[in-house]
Amino acid sequence: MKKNPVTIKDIAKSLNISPSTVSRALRDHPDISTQTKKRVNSLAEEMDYHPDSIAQSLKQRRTNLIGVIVPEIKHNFFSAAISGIEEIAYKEGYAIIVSQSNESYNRECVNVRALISNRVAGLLISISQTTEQSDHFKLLERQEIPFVFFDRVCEDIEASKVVVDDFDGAFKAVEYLINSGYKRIAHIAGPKHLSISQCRLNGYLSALKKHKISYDENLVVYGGLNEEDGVKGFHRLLQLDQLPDALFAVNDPVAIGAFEKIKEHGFKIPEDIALIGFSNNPITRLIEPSLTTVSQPAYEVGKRAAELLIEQIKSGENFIPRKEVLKTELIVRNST
Amino acid sequence: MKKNPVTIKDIAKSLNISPSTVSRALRDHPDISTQTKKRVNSLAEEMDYHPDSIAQSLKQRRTNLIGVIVPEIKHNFFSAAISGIEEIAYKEGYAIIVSQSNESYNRECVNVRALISNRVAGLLISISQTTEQSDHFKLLERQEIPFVFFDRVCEDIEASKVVVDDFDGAFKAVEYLINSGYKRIAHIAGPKHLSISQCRLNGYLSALKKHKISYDENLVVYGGLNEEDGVKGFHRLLQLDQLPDALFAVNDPVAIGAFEKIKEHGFKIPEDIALIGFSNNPITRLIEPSLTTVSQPAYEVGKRAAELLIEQIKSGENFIPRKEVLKTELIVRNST
DNA sequence: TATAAAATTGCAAACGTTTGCGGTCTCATT
DNA sequence: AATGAGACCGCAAACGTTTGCAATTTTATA
Repeated sequence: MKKNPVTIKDIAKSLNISPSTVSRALRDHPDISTQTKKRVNSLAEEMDYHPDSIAQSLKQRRTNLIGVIVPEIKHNFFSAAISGIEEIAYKEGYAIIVSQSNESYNRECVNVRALISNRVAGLLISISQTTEQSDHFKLLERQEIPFVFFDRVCEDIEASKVVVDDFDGAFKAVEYLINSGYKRIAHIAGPKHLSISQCRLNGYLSALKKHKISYDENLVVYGGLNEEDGVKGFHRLLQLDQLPDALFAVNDPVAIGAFEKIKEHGFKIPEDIALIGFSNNPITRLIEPSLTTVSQPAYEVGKRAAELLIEQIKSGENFIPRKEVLKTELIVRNST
Repeated sequence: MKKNPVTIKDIAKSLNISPSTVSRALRDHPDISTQTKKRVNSLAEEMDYHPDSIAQSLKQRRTNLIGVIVPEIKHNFFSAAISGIEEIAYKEGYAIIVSQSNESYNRECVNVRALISNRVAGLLISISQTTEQSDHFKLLERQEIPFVFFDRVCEDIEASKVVVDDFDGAFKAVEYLINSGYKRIAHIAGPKHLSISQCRLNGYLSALKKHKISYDENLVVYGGLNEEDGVKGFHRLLQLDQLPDALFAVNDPVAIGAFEKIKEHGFKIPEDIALIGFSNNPITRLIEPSLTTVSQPAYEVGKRAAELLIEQIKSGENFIPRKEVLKTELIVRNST
């Protein structure tokens, strides 16, 4: 027979005092004598008492839970970000509920609802590739639940956002290619409606413009954010009469997908075609040739987003959403 | 002023019926007329009602939360496992609370307590490198909270466990090296008290024994589970009069640490020294030469552990702990 | 038409806490 | 001896649900 967890009442009964006194003793309330406090605390220890957060949450109408929604946990960027989030949350006394959308809009909605039901104190969200509406976030606004977007943000919602400087990162990457003498620079872009894709594409375009290289629309192909999209993207570029001499991929997985196909086709990197990615996944340092990429401080993004959220939770209604842009850095390696 | 979430009472008042009726209507109780059900449900929708899991949990004395404790989320193996856990949990209507021990025994204890306080329905645990006691797990036993270990298990606690066949994986790896003609096979082992380290070491020893290769204790060095430990381990082996001709590392990060140092010192892989890892991290496929390793189905481990836990949660007290051993597979690549 | 049975709803208690308010007791001060 | 001030503690209500039971209404049967 399942034994019920020991409660404040059990302690009270054992000690012949009232639950209120026990409660106060445990929370070190000045009204309670040190005598009683000692007795209560030692008995609590002895009886394996653990305060029931559920009951506390109900009473105080707030939980110590922070909800996190990411597309896929196993992606390097997100697991590092979650790591950062957990770190801050732990320090501030929160626990995190993690859920993944699997890049599905529907599941994202379901997750938002589930987290609302769990009465999370706030949410940290990185939206899925297929999310083009924002009704579920409007819901959060109506319920006045604080939330912060990170990395993959939703532009038409007014909320705090933590991103990296995608535009600048892309710009620096492409400019570096230009300065290195590459002329025909292709770009495998991400989903059109995702802001990170747009920013990186714009960075690419701006760099070309600044250096007076005319934009050739055939050199930009669109796809998703995974390795297979890099494969597909490169195949599309292969159809061209003339191969590009450099390739800027929207992120590292895509770059690596292209990387493998490039080598399979017998092209040399960077002699035949230079390659540059985005994120600085650990893997990019180790492949041969090592991949030039743009570092994106995933762990920091998570930490910063969590800090911002907690600040907002604490400050209540009068909080003005902020957008924070973390620096990116070009990591030059041997693929360029 | 923060608006309170709408409750069953609010709906009841609006409709001039009792909270009980609303509750029953929402849960589709047969006692309630379809008429009323319709009215309740549409108003609930309209008012953005979301059931309060906190209150439900308190009343029913059980939550829909599963606690997860891992050493570090950002490690590939664990993020993949968490991904699997979340997948099953989602399907079964549970949410997961993720916390990391950062390889610290103390923090692991704190996390266990926090999760007990959050009244999780069960826990999934992979212990830290520094955990050599088990008092905090005894606590779980006393409270009769179901929990399952995965990957890094605690042998002296009777609980379900999901692991991969570390012994067999190591055995196959080393036997493969032997059959390939390598004679002096070194092993960079993990922390001595971790079962995965022991199993892999035993696999190594057994393979040597079977093939009548005498065990040279100088060829086994101990360390942690990270890249830096691979670096250190290889440096220790460098001190030997004669270098080993093959190296079996306790896991991929360690292998990769060694990998880099081996190349830095100008040795060729596999000509001068063969190298073999453990886990089949995505990265191992892409480095040059690609790394022979033992695949370890992280995602499956997570799924299976979650399934086992949920089964135990459902079955109540009369559940006999099981140990499940998932198959490993030798992935032969170019480093051997 | 009376009565039983079935359908529908409401009352109230409970889950484990927290907390405002009031009560009792002990002492020191007039 | 009367008063007041602290010190310490308990009562009871509340948080949002669920649920056994009783109460009420409707419908079917005799």
